[in-house]
Amino acid sequence: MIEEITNQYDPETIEKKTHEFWDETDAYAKVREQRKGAKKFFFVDGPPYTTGHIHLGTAWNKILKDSILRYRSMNGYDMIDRAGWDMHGLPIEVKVEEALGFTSKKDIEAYGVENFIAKCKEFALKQKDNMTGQFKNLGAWLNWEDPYMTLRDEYIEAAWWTLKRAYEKDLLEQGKRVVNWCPRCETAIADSEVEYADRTDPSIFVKFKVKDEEDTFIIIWTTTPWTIPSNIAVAVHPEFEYSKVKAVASDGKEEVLIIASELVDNILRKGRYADFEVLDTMLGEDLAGLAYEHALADKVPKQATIDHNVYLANYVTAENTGCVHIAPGHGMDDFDVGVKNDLPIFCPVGSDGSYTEEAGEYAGMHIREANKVVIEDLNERGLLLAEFTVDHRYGHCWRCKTPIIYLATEQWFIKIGELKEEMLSEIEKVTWYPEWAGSARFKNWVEGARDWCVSRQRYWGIPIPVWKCDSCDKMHVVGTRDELTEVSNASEDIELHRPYVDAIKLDCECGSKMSRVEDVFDVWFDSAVASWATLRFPQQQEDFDKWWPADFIAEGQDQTRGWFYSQLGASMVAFGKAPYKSVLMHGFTLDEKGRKMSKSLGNVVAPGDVIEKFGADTLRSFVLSSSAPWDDMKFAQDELGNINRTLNILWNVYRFPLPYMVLDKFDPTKVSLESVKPHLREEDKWILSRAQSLIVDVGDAMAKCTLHRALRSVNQFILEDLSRWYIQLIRPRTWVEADDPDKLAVYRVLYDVFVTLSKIIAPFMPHLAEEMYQNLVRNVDENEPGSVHMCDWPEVDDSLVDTELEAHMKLVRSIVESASNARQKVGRKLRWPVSRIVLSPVDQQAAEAVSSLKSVLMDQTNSKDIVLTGVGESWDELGSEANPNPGAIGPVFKADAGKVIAAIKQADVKELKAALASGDFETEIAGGVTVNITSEMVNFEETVPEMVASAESSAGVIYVDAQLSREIESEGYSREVIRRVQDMRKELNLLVDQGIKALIRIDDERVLDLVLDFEQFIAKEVRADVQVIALDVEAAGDLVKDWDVEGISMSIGISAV
RNA sequence: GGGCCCGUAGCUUAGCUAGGUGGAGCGCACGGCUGAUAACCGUGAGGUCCUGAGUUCGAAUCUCAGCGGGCCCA
Repeated sequence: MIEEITNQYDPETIEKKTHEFWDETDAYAKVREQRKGAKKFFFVDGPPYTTGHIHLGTAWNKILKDSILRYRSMNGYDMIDRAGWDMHGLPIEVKVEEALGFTSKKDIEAYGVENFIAKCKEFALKQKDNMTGQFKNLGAWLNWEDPYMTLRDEYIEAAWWTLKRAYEKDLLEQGKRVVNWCPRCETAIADSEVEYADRTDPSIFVKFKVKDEEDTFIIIWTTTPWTIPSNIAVAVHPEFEYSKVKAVASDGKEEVLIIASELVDNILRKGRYADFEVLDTMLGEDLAGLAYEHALADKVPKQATIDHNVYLANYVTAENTGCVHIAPGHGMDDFDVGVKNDLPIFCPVGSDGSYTEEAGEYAGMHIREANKVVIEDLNERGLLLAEFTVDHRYGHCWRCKTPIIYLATEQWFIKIGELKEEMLSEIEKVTWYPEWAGSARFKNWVEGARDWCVSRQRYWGIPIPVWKCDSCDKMHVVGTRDELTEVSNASEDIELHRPYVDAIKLDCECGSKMSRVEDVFDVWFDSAVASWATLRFPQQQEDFDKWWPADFIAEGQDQTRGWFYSQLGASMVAFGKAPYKSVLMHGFTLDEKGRKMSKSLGNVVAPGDVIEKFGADTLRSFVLSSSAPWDDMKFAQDELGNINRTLNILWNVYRFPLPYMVLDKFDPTKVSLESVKPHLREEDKWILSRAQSLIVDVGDAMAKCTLHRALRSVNQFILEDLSRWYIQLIRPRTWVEADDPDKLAVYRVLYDVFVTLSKIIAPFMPHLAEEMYQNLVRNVDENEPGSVHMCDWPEVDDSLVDTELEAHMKLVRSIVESASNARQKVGRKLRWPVSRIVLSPVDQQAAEAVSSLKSVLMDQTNSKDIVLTGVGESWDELGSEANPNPGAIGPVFKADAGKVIAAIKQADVKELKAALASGDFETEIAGGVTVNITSEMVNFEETVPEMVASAESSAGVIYVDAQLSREIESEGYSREVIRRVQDMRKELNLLVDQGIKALIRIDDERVLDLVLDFEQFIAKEVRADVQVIALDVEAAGDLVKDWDVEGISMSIGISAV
């Protein structure tokens, strides 16, 4: 049987109970099991990095996914939804290093790689468990039991297999490239791992001495003085104009400088020259080949052996000096210039950021200390034209925040360049939510993508499965564990991490041994293979053939360059097509001021705190409804309270009829909707229709991934349709005792609406939905599905849809609101009936709405009658007032104007109006003169009768007639009495069917007389078995109170009997 | 500096695709209801629709330029 529920919406209890219920009944597994064999839906979870705690953004992410998956499941999909975990990489290495007090790779080597990666693994697994609990608290249903983890050997095989494909397709390349390098972590890092932040650096202008020309210099600018020892060339733009300038220093010394013409003034001012004269101008292309001397050749012997010249490059901009310092070992553009012109790639900096022996006298010095030394050295040599500092955005290692440097190193690359065209055409085949996420943003990113550097010089990652011969350089790429054991003596149960695989040597054809290259994969390569790794490919082919590619993925906008990209790249390598069919890109979470949430701003909101305060369903409803998924979401605390309130209202609405249903032993299995159909009132049909419309609206929204619209429709339904309207309409019907078919009809309608609603909210507020469903459905019929999440998504019942009725009800609601407005104007509260409400309908539909829903209207406006005028006609009891228009009267009648105005005011309005409608009006003014009044001299205004107020509604103008009569006064005062007694019953906490004795003294004879007309009615309403209402009775009882009712004093005493 | 997105009442937002008198909720003020009651409902005040130009009879909506915020890149 249906049970009564708690007074207050208590999410903590509900959610705890629901989680226990899900656990005990193994609900998740059953839900998935039940759909086995149905139409397939393959979802791939973007693996969060195992940091140990979830934040609002990851919570939003999982809530979106969960809602969509629950909705899919209810719509009959068989799905794969393994949760995923990204568990390798630098962030965890850095954490472990911190815990162990390490500062460099040497510490790790000393500690032992085996020990180190064991710590990393332990850490990652522990954090995964912590986070799983946090995600579960959100009510997120993914396959948490059997997640994919990037650290598992089977996952590693998926990555190996993919790299082997790249090798076979000649898309794998080893080569020297300039990469972002973290000198602390001593590894290359991906473009996507570079975090830009403001930083102050030197800004220096340096003179490079031109060979064979006396006192002539070409001027360059740099913010990285430490790269000057590695300078190989200078680049100029071929089409810019450059000037040779004779510059005079303040001490009179003269020199010749080469600078882009438009920058001459600026540079000479910076160099504090006293005077200058332009000697010559030329195009950049004329400078090509110009030879100069390295500024520090005396300190870096290697430089003395290299030729230094000017080269042309189109990327040079007309900023600073227009001449760009080129160090091919330390810049991407520099490197390109170097390769193009066959320059030496000179890189005398080691992995830890210290100069190597090649740097001559700088050897051993760390580049961070080198800036000031180099500046000093340049200054000593008279080659420093000017020195400043600059505040600019500079790249930092995303984990340890060390400023990155660029180093030319040997790395492994995937040749994205060769795949780009195919990638772009695949993007178009994917469905993007929103559309521009793919067609604009992602496309744009892929168009600019470079070859993908997949190697890292670290420990905790998937080892790159490339073995190279120690002597002949022959290469072997291993694709699976089986292959590894075949080609080597590796044991079957070898763990595929460092250092274990490092120990494996392969035999080379040349008779020598092959060793693994020491690198591990960029972690982005790990997650890139998730869509097939989650299907346990390559260990098994069957699921891959059946399910791949993914039907759907959903991640934040930052993943455009991240997971959307890495997956597409890896998939093109492996299978030549996109690994996903549809992608939802969601926004970022911002604080209430619209700033991003970050630890440094201290504005981070922890999902756990929100759940503690408001519950997971409130958090879910909030993040889903507050903005479109792809817009950034401002996290406003007030709005959370608002959503919580909406859920509380739903709780109250759901709770409202339960005591009556329980009292009446209402059994929905015995009272079908069909059986109550003859007794359905218009409002019952209306709410049933509205519920059907809600199913349609939510379904439409889900089809477009506009979850915010789905939630807003739900909230609207709860607040407007259920709470503010339907419940108000049907309240009196539920109080009827006895077996009333009218009451039974309400029960059945409410029941159906609640059951439907529990299914509609199930994807979004899974706990509350379950709670309602268990009570309403499972308590009644054990044969129904065990969980609301096992139910099918409600189907629209066309026989219940009545759009005309919905439109009519809308108009009626508007009339009721306006009546309320008019009552306020005329000072008549709702408790007091009014004799009638008059509506002048704007159209036929409004008139029909009123006649078909007249009882609803009378009820809600507390009106004895509803009167309709003809469509577009005004009410015939309206008066009219003639207002003279002095502006028109004055110029015509001059001195008599005052008399004319008086005459108009005195005239019979109807007569005046009729006359002016067809022509002029003649009348006599004081003094006996007859005057001619024209229509522009009079404005007519409608007047409403005494005690009538009007208001506009969307159905037309309404008039509330609030004139009192004896009956109305009697009822009004009686209701005042009833309300007070009810209030006192409440105060005594009496049960609703508890009888009482009521003694009521009214200190006004007239009012007493009025109230006595309703004596029986009052006794019935307040369940008074004994009741005395009189002038002289002493109000006594368990509770006695004095009241002031509209200025009349009353004293009421009640007791339970 | 570039690409994409966002900017509407004190706050959160609808309306923008398809141009025609800007709607809600919260908060505030006033009022109502009192068998959902530590709940609920009504009314009111409150808008340079970020700014400026353009297209148009007409622009929150379309175009361009700028400003501010976000993501990404340089």
